[in-house]
Amino acid sequence: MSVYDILKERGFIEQVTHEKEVKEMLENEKVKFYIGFDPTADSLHVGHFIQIIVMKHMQNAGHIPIALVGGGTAKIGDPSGKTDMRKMLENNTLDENAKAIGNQISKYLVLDGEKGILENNANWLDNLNYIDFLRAVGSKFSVNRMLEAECFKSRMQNGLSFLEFNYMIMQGYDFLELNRRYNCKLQLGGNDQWSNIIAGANLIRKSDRKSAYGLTFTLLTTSAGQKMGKTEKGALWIDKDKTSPFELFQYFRNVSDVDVEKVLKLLTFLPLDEIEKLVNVEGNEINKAKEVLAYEFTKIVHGKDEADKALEAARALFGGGKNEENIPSTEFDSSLFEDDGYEIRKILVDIGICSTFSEGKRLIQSGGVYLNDERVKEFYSALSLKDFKDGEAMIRKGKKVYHKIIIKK
RNA sequence: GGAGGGGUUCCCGAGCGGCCAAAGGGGGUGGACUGUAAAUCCAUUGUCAGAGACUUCGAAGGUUCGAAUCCUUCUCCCUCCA
Repeated sequence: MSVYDILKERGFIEQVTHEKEVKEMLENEKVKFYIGFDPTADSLHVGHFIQIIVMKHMQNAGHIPIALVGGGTAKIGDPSGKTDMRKMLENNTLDENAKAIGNQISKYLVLDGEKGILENNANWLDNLNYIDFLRAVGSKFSVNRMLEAECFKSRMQNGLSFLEFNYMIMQGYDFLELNRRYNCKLQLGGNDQWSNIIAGANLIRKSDRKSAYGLTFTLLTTSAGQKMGKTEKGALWIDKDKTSPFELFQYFRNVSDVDVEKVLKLLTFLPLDEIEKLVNVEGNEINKAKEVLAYEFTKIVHGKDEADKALEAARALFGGGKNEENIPSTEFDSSLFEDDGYEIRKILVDIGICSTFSEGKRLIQSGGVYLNDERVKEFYSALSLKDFKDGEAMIRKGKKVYHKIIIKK
């Protein structure tokens, strides 16, 4: 079975420029393809990860991925799917981000220059000569056409700067450049990248009279149509210092029933018949599938050790297990808890469960905070030494968020 | 460059001198119900404080006892004209 069929079967594929040709190409040759990642933050998040999974599928099938970090394009800002112009980032931040993201991607794919390649489009975009560029590339684009593009639609009302208007051209040029440098013939991306991808493929046809193809994948959304991987704190990051493996695990442990099958197919490598078995169950049996999903995905992102720990921690908290070692925790100096103790709403802020005291207070008042499984009644309640057992106390927010308070030895 | 219309709290969107920390919806969070699901219902959603204070309505000034609401300048966006 070809990768194309695998991707199709698992529900990745959304749009293809030339289905027949792409399919044949993937069946008959080693194809160099690329996916771009703009370094708008110092880590990738779950929404990006689906692209990495795709690249792995492709690499496993013997194709050669080019992971393109958009150090150049990020200076422009992709208007796709945005209603407002993005904040402009400083050049040095972008450089650091680009480095961090390059490192992350390298953890998941072989990018040795042979089986896979890591590139940065700043290498060719930064020093473009405006006039030369306009003559060579700008002449190949029709503004009329561009204005029709889906990715600009939402911006026709809210305003689109010329800077951002050029994003499509830059991305198109990337494809041309990669085609020339590496003979890259295929660009993949999320479905929001469709316009940008065809821009590149068309540019290659027009400039060099060569064929190039594009293929887009479904975006990771919930059944409600919202982007998956967003939490109240923001994105779910791949960097474990930004989002702990336990948090990542819990997020997927808690996806809606209707999304489980889709996400298992997209974010894990489990065979389809196995997924089938997990999902075709009655009522709360589906929880097993969710656990598998959470475990498998955490394993892919953070490795087996971290996944095991997260699984154990989750079972300890929700399944009556014993091993509570891996639950998120924070150490405090014992002197804080002497006498009247230390106010719980302040602890909530310290351990990052709330961002302000007011929020902590509200949370307690609405009955959402528990100390050692007992609901905290007063918003000014404090945590004092008598609440600790073996130097530990458990704070819980709502039903699912646990945090251990440990006395520093 | 000219004419007109706008920038409101996480988002959309009312308000157009006091009753406005600002309607309504969305989203978030908590509670009830459950299966660590969905749906539903209730509460909550600026900060700090044992209920009173402090900072918000693009920015800076001004008028007024009092401004998100009026005036001035600046800035950004939209529409039409050039």
